[in-house]
Amino acid sequence: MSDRIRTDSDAAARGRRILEALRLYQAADAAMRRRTRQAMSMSENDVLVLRFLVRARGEGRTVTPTDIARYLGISTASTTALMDRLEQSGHLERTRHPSDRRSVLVTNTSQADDEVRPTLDDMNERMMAATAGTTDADADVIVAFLERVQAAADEVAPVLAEVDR
Amino acid sequence: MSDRIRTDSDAAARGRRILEALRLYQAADAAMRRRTRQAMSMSENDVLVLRFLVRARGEGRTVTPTDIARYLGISTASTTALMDRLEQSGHLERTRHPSDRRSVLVTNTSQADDEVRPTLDDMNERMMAATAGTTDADADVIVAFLERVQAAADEVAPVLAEVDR
DNA sequence: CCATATTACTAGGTAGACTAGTAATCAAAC
DNA sequence: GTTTGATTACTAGTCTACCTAGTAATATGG
Repeated sequence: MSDRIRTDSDAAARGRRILEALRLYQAADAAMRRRTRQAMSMSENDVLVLRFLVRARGEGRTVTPTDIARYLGISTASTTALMDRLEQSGHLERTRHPSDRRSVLVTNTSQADDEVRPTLDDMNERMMAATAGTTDADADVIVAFLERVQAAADEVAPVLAEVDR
Repeated sequence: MSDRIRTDSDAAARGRRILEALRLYQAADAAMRRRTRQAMSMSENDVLVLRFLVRARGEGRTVTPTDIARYLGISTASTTALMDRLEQSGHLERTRHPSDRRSVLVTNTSQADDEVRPTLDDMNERMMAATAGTTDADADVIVAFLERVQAAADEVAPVLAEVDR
């Protein structure tokens, strides 16, 4: 009985310890995004779009305004305005879609690449460094946890999530 | 030599796997926040403030507008407007500070508690459930990773972070 | 006691999201 | 082959939530 209680409270303590670490990481990550955004004097979504474009090109994918709208979870109208801004500032280019004449292909300019890539690479490098030293078993533990906590987030307020966009 | 290369590429693969899981968790978490915010028809910061107030009361801490401004990283002027909104909607109350007559104490109403607590508790419960089944050793691995990746986030663009607010 | 800091606030401006509606184009059904 | 409905990107106008600048009241250190 005393053992049972002890075990439970230990599990709770472990949980709190882990969640606290997760919370701290999240705060640090949010702060990092704020710094980046501020340093480039761009809005959060602008930075996200440039990152999205750089990554998409790297993977050989094409991107349309609708893709961006879906990725950011904003309306296509707002996406038009966002793209206007980024085109104006020379970070982004619109070209005609090869097969669908209603549509447009969006790509980042080399200027955007030059501006975003260093930070992106730096970030990636540091993140990778943070994973260094983990064994396969460790990786399994970490990934399993992240998958569980991801599922948990997905499950929160699922009924209310039925609002369509 | 071949062993060395193999090990390196394995480490890279492990890193990618972990970071991918982290990325997916983050997306899920962002989506959850968006759902919550939308369901309560409040802005991100409004929700964060209510959570902050509920937590602060739970821990016996008092909160002033300046605390909120610092917590959110916004100006005190914006905080005034934010508090006006939340006071108007019956989620928040201002009372005089007992010792500093310039200042104000901010507390959430029981209505806010009723609205926020269920989601908060649900979230917390699911997150705790996600940590269940981890051993002490697992917890060590997870926490160590989170601390490393947090440190990584803190280190990104530290020079540019020197902009003061 | 006086100078400076701090606190919450007001006023006015702006950026970036929204909704509603449009023209062009596509795709599927008849 | 034509029509009908869906999709795409866009424009126009609105709204929300932030910002900066400046203020009155109060606190605090020299």
